[in-house]
Amino acid sequence: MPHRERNGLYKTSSGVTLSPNADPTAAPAADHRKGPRRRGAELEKAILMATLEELSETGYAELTMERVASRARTGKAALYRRWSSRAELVMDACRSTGLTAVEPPDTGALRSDVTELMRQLAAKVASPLGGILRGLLAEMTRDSDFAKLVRESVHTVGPVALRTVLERAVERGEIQPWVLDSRRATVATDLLRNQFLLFGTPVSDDVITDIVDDIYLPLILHPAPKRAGDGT
Amino acid sequence: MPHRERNGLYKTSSGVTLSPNADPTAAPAADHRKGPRRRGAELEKAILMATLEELSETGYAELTMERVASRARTGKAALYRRWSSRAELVMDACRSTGLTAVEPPDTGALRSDVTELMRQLAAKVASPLGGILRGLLAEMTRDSDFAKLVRESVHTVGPVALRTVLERAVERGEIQPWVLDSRRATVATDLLRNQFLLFGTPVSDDVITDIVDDIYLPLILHPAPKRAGDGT
Amino acid sequence: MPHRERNGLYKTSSGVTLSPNADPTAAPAADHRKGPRRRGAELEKAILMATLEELSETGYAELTMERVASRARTGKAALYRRWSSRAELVMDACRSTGLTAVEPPDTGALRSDVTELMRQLAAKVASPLGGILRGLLAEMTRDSDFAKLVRESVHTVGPVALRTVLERAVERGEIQPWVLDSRRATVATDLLRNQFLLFGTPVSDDVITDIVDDIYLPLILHPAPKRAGDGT
Amino acid sequence: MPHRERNGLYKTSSGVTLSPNADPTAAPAADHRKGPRRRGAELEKAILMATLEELSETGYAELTMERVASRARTGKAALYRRWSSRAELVMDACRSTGLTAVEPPDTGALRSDVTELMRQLAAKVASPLGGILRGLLAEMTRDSDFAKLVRESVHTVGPVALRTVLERAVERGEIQPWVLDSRRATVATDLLRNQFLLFGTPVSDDVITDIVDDIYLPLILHPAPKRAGDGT
DNA sequence: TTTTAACCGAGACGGTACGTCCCGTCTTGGC
DNA sequence: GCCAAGACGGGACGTACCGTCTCGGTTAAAA
Repeated sequence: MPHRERNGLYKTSSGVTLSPNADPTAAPAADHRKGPRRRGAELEKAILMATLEELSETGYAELTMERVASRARTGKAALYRRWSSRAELVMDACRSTGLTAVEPPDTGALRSDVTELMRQLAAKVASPLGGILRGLLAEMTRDSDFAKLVRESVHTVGPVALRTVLERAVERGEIQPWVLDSRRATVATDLLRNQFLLFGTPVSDDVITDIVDDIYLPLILHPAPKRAGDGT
Repeated sequence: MPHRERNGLYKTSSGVTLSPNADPTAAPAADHRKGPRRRGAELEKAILMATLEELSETGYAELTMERVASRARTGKAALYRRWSSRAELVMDACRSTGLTAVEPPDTGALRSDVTELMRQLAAKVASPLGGILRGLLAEMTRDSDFAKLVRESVHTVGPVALRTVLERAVERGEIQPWVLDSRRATVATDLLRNQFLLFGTPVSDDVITDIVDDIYLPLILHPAPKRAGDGT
Repeated sequence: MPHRERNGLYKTSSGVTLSPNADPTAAPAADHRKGPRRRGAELEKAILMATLEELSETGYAELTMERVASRARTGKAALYRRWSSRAELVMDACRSTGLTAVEPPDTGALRSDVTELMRQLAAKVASPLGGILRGLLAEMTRDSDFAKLVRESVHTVGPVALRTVLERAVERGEIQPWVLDSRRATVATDLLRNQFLLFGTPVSDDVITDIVDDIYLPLILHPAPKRAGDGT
Repeated sequence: MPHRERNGLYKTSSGVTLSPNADPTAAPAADHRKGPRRRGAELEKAILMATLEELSETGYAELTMERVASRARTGKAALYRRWSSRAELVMDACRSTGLTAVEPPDTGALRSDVTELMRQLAAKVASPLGGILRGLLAEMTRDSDFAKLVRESVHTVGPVALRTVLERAVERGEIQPWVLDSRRATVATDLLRNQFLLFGTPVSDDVITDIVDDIYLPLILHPAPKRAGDGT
């Protein structure tokens, strides 16, 4: 009978030929089976690695649990045991690497610090991270716990480093302390994010300069009175 | 040879009963289609309607071509003939209604105009439109033509109305003309969009007031010199 | 991180309620599946049963994988995992029952044996099996492996039983042993098959008698010299 | 809007660019539009030609009305107006050519005549005609009118020529007249057909010789008494 | 040390949707 | 009128994944 490997229950391991590399002379090199079976943290790391590889090759939209499992040489159950969805797996994978980390620049001046930081962020989102970001934002509607997670992750990509930059500026006396906790503080990264989401990558240096010099710095350096208009 | 009436008129039906629905009062019993087969614009409208219904019931993420076709009582091919993907269909459906249209308010003062506009926009994205917006943004990476389309659609939701509001403010002398074409002009809607994407709906009035009074109006009413910092 | 119980036992369910149907008396309300998920041989049997039902209701030509899967309450993938085509599925279904089996008659005389056998075969092909046979023969061109399978199946419907009949006749001395392996041995079933394929069912008793008495028996009882003509 | 050619009703011919070869300098050679539109017999001939081409390229099983129409540069309606099904179209196409015609050989001796005829037939079914035959036989169950048509077509491929051969043999005195209308007359072609359907093509010369010398000629040259056995 | 229970790898399972092809009918212009 | 073209409503195709479940194996901790 063609096509079928009928013999009871499709048993792939018939006792004898169990090991895929039964031949002891064959190179077991590329195989993960270097002795004990992977568990816990080791397995988890392998999965996250596979996830990142898939992400960089096919992007967030085409990533499937099936391929990740296969690439990590494990079963889908091992994934679902740890992450309840594609989105959470991916988010975790991003965090596990320094993918989202940005080193706050320290050039000694606010303007150059901010500009440099924005350039770094622009470079980040031009990498596969950009598509991932889009995907995660799209799935935020799912449930509020997940939304919170994404928010915190995204908020880590820029604002945290930006705060460090601002704090140094406060120490230098360039800006006043209240700026730190005002809505104005994140305007630069907010606008950058908006620019990326609407216009895609790459974000040009001109745009960055524009945002920084024409909008951000005026807002935090020479703050106009908080209530500009006083009525309707 | 069966079936053929060669050298004749090939008439398969006897002249009178040719039209399946010659008499509109006749019983449409066995067939669910009341009139003639829908085509072109009529069919298209039915499909877009079905799309909107699906969108409001299950949202963008769960919308499938299969269900839309079924709801519109047509075949999937009729959809794919017109739109090459779910995203384009949905985008078209949104445009076909006034779903994305916003009436620019005209209260006689810039601040109240802007605030009112922002409230309208916030209400928009709190509707199913919010989820759709997320979905479309996520798929912008697909190809640049599609990205452009989305961009233009999204840019219509707020900025166009905002421009009208600003133009009236210029006429009233509240702001200076150059603001219209500066990056500052869209900061309000940009920040609102960012707020919605990061924190979801509903966007509270406090946030809107904050953006308008603390960021937007200062930027366009009492503009600081364009280059705030003078060097690195 | 939601969902994960890291550094623990990953237990998603609390030991007791693990099995979704631990108690057979419990209400299987929301689920249509009564017991555990079917697998292997059990599922296969259910599919073959569904196939036979479809065959008898709609015939080979109208049988679709879709309906078979639906009737067997499984997915199409479960079919394609086992059979690469409709034809192989159907062939297997036929074999799984005694559909193609014929009991060689034993009346004590060659002529009545053969006649009876031919009647049985004629009855077989008058059942749904007839249409199936046509369908399978038509698809034999596909590939030679499949062709071989069909050939063997078809060859089992008659010739095997016929051989038994002939062997008994040899023992009784009615015919000579060499007939068994000559082309003449299968002439009866060959002509019956041809009759069925060309003229359809039912094959009348007259035709059977004609074939047996006027062609088959003369050939094997009183064999003329092998080379009748002696030249061109 | 990408993908769509929206503009009313998908009108492909916008009045101006109607003619596919508007450029009068372009070679209209390969085009069928050499003036007036084809009608009646001319069109029919073109369709049958297209059918034959499709048959020889893809075979009966893969032939579709859609492709035939496209190849004949006409619409599907033109086909359905003339033939109610694929099978009838194909059958007609076969008849329209001499595809099924066999010239009865006339070598002066029965044995060589029959052998030669069998060889010709074997060659026929080794051509695309073989697959067509299988397909048509499979569809004979559809309705009895169609079955009759197929039967007559198939019966023309061999038996008619065979009869001519037999009649000449009667004239020469090689066989007796009653053979002509006996079931024995067609045994040769019946067995050949069976051989082809079961074992496919090509049918070897050995098989043909076997059938002719060991079965057919003995039956018609030295006929044994009609009733071999005398009762059960 | 021996059990024992969780975990691993693999992949079948029931299901949904995909995007394509073709069916046979129907409509629209143009000739 | 028929012809060419192709849209229409519908059904099935074979594939890809989904998230769950089952099946032998390890493998590490409990006894």
